[in-house]
Amino acid sequence: MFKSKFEKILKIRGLSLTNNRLELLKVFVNLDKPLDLKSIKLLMGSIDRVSLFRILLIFEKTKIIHSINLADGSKLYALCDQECASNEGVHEHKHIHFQCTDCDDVSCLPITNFPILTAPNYIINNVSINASGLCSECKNI
Amino acid sequence: MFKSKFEKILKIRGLSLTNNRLELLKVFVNLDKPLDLKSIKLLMGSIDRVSLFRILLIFEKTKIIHSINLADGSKLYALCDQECASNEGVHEHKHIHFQCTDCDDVSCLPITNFPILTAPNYIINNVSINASGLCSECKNI
DNA sequence: ATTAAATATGCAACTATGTTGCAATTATTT
DNA sequence: AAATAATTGCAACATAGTTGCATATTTAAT
Repeated sequence: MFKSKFEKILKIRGLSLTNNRLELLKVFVNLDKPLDLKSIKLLMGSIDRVSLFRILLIFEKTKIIHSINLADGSKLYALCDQECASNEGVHEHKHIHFQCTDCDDVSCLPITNFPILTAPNYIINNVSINASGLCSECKNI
Repeated sequence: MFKSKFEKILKIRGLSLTNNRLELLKVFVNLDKPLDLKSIKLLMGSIDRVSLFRILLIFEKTKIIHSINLADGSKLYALCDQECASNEGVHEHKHIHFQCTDCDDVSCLPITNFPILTAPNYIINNVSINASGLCSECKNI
């Protein structure tokens, strides 16, 4: 029996195959950019609110997606990359979420040297960085 | 006619003196640490929800306080320091909000060298950093 | 393929944050 | 002290998020 790549993604994580889950997964894979709840709802048609929240939750737990809380208070959901999925325990980012003030799109900054913070008398275990400005497309307009 | 320091803070910004505003201001000044809405409500007694939101809004606009959106999605309100209040236009932070994973308290990291980010093809105008770990008090316990 | 067990779904109801319009109250101005 | 301007509290609404429960769907076992 043939299995689509979507079905595989779910099966690998021990999740049962349901229409809602496949549909939501396709939304994330096909758009491949961070989405807010409103956009997800629009793209998902007539799914029940509660079911949607529950699937988002289980997708987060199984590291299919992760949520991003921007500095302006808005919340986005995005597919995990290899990095996200590989590390155990706490979901830790070594990338920086960037929002373009022109087109509003959120992406991950291609940064190699993640800054290391130190402060006297503090033990810093986790650093979360959000940036904004102009993305590569909008800066040339 | 004598004016308390609280009354002065409001008057300087052209805000009218009302019980609600004075009371909220005292909460912030006396506790002098970032507070979430739940704590503010508890400390404010029986103020109307809507009025509270409106005062928080006008306190933000006049830079008496600023709001902090942590990486975990929670939101805090905190008194502005000189830095916050002095710069024109956009409220920009050159400090880092730090949450202790032990006592949950949020404070500003005493950091002098705020990291400067660069990424090819991006124009980065604003950087917001949240960190967590152990604060100076909890690390010694 | 059918059935039983396990899981997912949708619904009702609830909590919390946040917003808007409006009438009544309180500050400020004259 | 009266008139004007601003603030307050209330009702009502919107969105995000949660819980319990009965129904429907998947999966596992026969």
